[in-house]
Amino acid sequence: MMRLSDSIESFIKTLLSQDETEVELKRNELAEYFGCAPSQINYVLATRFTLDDGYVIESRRGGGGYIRIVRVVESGPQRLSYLINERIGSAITEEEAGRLIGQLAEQQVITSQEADIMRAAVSGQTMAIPVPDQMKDALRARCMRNMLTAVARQNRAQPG
Amino acid sequence: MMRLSDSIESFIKTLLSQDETEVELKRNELAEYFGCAPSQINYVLATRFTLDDGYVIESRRGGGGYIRIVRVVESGPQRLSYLINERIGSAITEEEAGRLIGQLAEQQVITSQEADIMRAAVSGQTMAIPVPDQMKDALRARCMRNMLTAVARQNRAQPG
DNA sequence: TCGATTCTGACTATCTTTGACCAACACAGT
DNA sequence: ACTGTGTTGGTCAAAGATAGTCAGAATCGA
Repeated sequence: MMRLSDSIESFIKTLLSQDETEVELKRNELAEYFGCAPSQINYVLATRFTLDDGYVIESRRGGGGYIRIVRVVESGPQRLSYLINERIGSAITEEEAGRLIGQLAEQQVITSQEADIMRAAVSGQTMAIPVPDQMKDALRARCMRNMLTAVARQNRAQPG
Repeated sequence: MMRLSDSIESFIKTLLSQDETEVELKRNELAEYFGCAPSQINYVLATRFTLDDGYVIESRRGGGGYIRIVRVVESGPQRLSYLINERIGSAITEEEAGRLIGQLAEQQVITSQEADIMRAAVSGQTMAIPVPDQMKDALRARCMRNMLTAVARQNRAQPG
């Protein structure tokens, strides 16, 4: 018998394959549909719809809340998971970040204006806080990762 | 199923988009129109029409009372200069930064993609370091200023 | 059997909506 | 002018509506 998580996973992927690059759902409704605890939905999202898998999750609480799952492009030399895991990792210097940004601009993954903004974001001037350089490099890595995720988020994967 | 607040927000924005820079309304009438508590109107104004969002609210009680919503109209360079030199200051929260960024995107000073990148850069996830919130807000302020300065430079380089 | 994976439930965080009570303003009567 | 009354809008705290987290129980697979 198929696992619950697998059922939920394929259910969501079916929704996503129907010509849609994103799908919005209600956590409680989905949980009720599958007769499981709402937190089960979070488990599925956390284990099968990660960034490395090529998905970005957005959500909102409160009345009219939702969970949105967006499928992003996850192939080619500028693959997100590659950039984040291999190129950026848990820490990155300003120089390395600058090179990476330059390459992305050159490959036209981002515009030169976006590149300027990203360089400004991770510049030494921004990171002027009294913590070890190590921590600044970790901070810069998270900043880069989040910005690249935003770029990927704009770059939807076509179904198929 | 749209949120009531969202409906009210878009209703007001529709009124404002018709070449109008300001709109005047009666709180009780609007509340009755949407079948909600009058204070719901205040909630919408407080959460979606703040100064950082680019709106000024004026109102008057008593007979003939009203609520006036004025959209701030400033040129891109003016707005950037104000944000960089006055509004951001030495510290800014994620929420405040998000509003400023959203406003710039709406005024087409930056693209929505650039807005997404900037939001990612100053997100709480980026700022996940073991320092007081105060310091994160200061870091965020420097990041914002640097990014906006980059945008201002671009505008100066090729206006239009 | 044992570690990894899956699932659940209690508790938490966030966003929205409402209602009771408060404050300000206009106007009519004095 | 002064005061009383009705007409607005403002505030705030509580209730309602969602989603998130995390530790531990249950289950699976080697």
